[in-house]
Formats: sequence, structure tokens, C-alpha cells
Amino acid sequence: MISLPYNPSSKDSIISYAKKLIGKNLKEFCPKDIINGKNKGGFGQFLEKYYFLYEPNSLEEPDFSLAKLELKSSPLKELKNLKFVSKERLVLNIINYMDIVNQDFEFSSFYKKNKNLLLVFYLHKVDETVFDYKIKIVDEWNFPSLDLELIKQDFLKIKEKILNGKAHELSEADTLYLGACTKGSKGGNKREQPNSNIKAKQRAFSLKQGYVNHIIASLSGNKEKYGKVIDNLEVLKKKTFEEVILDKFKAYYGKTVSQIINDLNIELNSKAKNFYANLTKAILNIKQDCEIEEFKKADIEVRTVRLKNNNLPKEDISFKAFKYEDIMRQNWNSSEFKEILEKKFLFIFFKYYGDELKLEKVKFWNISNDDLQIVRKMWIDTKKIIISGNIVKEIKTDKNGKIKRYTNFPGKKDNYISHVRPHGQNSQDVFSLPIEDKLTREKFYTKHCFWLNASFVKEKIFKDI
DNA sequence: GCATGATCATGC
DNA sequence: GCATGATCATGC
Repeated sequence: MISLPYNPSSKDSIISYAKKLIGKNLKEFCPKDIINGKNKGGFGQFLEKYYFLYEPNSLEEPDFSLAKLELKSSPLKELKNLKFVSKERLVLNIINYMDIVNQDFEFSSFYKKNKNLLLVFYLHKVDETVFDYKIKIVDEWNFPSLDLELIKQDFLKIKEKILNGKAHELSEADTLYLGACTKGSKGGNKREQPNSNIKAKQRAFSLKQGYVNHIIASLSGNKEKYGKVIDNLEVLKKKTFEEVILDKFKAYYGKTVSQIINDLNIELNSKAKNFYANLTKAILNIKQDCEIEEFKKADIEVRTVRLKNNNLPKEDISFKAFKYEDIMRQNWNSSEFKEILEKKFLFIFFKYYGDELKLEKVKFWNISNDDLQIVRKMWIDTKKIIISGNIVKEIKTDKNGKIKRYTNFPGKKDNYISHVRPHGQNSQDVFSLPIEDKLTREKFYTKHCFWLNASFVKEKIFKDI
């Protein structure tokens, strides 16, 4: 029996020992043969074994069972403004589909294990090994009661889907702060579920990246300019988060934009392109210079859409321009577009009645696994075009002498859900190409991005099925 | 009226 | 001055 450098039954003792990690890296306490070996273990395993001196396990109990403290390590990335944000979601324990259906939240494996977290954040760098990463933040995290209530709602939502025999349809974007993220090699690990014969992908509970960012900001003492939509527990005892949000909007259904502004007694520049974002904040009673706290923590993407009288959106939905070199380097599973599409969206639909726009409907949406596979095809086609240097299909001059270039990228007709189109300041706004274009012989091209087809937004998002 | 290319407005 | 959400323009 080795003696430990901390008292395993004292939370304070463990935390103060852990805090000595700040500024260190694994190299400082891992054995030489491990550092130089080809061992592929993760940061967390080395930390447990060589700093906290216990063998990594997958028990139901928290890692420090006597002190009821669960150790989690997670990578940070540094922003240009030198602030730290989470590199990814924080993955917690595996969801056992067979067991969870019999568990109440308070006695669930999730809550028993992760109620109190001891977090170790390290700075990830592409050109470093796990042994080099500098440890930046070490602290305890307990969930504030409002957050915990939303996490409980998330837990119950996940449990309900499994009870309904739909574990295979789970998606991380079903929920707010606590997600059900996939875990294990691609599609390889499948598990049985209680109320269906279909095997479901293995998933683990996870904290959304946005939530982890909030933890990091809190632990670093950074003040976030946040405004809460829900500021007391009572509201959540009667309604779900989504119901609370929708009810706030429903009060304005059928009203014109100017009526809403009048009712709210605010002044907004209706020509500003962030007008709808500002209007959303006003409806949710959030100050204009603040972010919507719950949306940030839940990674919710808000999009406004103007519908024509046949409910077809006037425009497709754009995303940020992609770098051709990024697409070349990535595969679908590591792609940025997949990551964005897997988020929860809040769509705010306005509809034209003559020249007037009225608030028609507001809807939370996240993409189904089946639809994601359709987008995958489009993404792969896009990558093929980039890596083969076959971007430009033809060059035309219109009667004003303007030159227009047409591309081979997937268009609206090629894919039910998504397509590729220009997205920049103008056609001179370019990104470099990893492979020279065969037709133009140029090593750059107008910035493009992925778009969601307006027809898909009408059929699968606006409509209630 | 749709498909595709092109561009605007704001905030950071 | 660029990134991002939103929107305009034109040919078929």
C-alpha cells in the first residue's frame, strides 16, 4: 500500500493537491519510459496514474469515491484575445440504456458520479504531445441550482427517448446543457436498448461546449455580459425551457414588426442587419448589450427567416465561409459544417402579408441522423471538387460586360438539404485553393459556404409533422 | 419564380 | 478590415 500525497477522504486535501498542477505539464511527473514510449493513452489516464496515483477505472462511483469528487480533464484553446475557451464538449460517463430507464435523476449514475467535479483544463497545441500541454485551470465545479434544474430536464428528455425505444435516434442537440454525445469508434460500438430491437450507437453524457466555456469563464473570474431568460426555479417547475421561450414569443404571433416594437416600447434600427437578433433579445427581455445566457451555454443557434406567402423562405440560410484548405484537410466527421448542423437551432419565422412582415412562428429544431447522412453526401462531393481542382465549370460574360463564373459545386438541385454558394464581400473576396483550378489556373477562389436550402427549411423545419 | 452568383451592414 | 448573418440581382 503506497501512501498518497493527499488525503483521499478529504475534498479540500484533494483540491489543494490538484491545484499544484497549475503551470505544470505531465512531463514533470510521468516516468521517462512512458513519455518516450509509444503509449497512446490520453491525458486523463496519465494524470490519474502518475499524479493522483490511482488506476484509471470505469466504476459507477466518482473517481475519489470517499470525497465524492469526479476528476475530469479537458483541453482548452486560446483565442486571439488571449482568452481560453473549451476545445470541445466535456465527456462524462457512458449512458447505459438498459439501466437509465429505471433511474430517477437524483439517484442516477450521471448524478451520483458527476455531482461534484474536479476539473483540470490544459492548453492543447497542435504541435505538442499530451506530455507538453500546460495545465492552466484547476478547480472544483458544482452546478448552480438553476443549471441543475435544466440539466435534470435534459436527463429526463434523454431517458424518455430511450423509454420510447428511440435510443438510436438520440442526438446531442435534443437537449440544452447535458447532451448525449456519441462515444467510441465510428459506428462501431453499438449497444442494446430496452424497448426496441434496433441497436443504438454508444453515447455518453456530455456538457455542451458552450456550457464548458461558461465554466471556464467563471473559474477564471471573467465576467460574461449575460442576461438570463429564466431567473428563478419556480418557472421551471411548471414548464420546460423550450416552453418558456416559446410562450414569450407566442405573445407576439401575428403581430407586425412595428407592432412588436411598439408593444415592447423599445427603439431599434429596423434597417440594421442584426435587427432580428436585437428584436429576439428584446422579446426575451435581455438587454441589447448582453448575450442570452441560456442560449450561449446550450450552444443554440438563432436564425430568422422571412417566409413568402407560400411559406417558402425568401432566402436560403447561409453559414460562415469555409476555407478550401480546411475542407481538404478534414473528413466529414471532423468537419466544421457537421459540428454546426449538430447544434440546436431556434428558428424565428416572419411571414410576408403583402409588404408587411408578421411574426408567424418560432421553433426549436435539430437535424435528424438520417438527414445528416444526406448532407454528408453533399460535403463529400464538395471535397472531391476541391481536391481535384475542378471548381470552375464555365465563365460567362453578361450584357453589361460583367464576368460570371459558374462552379461544379453541389447546387440546390443536387441535394435536398444543402448546397454550396458564394459568400463573401464580393467576388474578389477569395480564399486560397490547396489545388490550382484546372480552368482558371488560379490558386484562389471566391469565398463560398454551405447553405441550407429554403425548400428544406419549409418542408422539414417550418412544417409541423 | 427558381437557381446561382454577388454583395451588404454591423460589430468586434 | 474582416467575419458573419442577412439580403440583393440577374438570367433562364
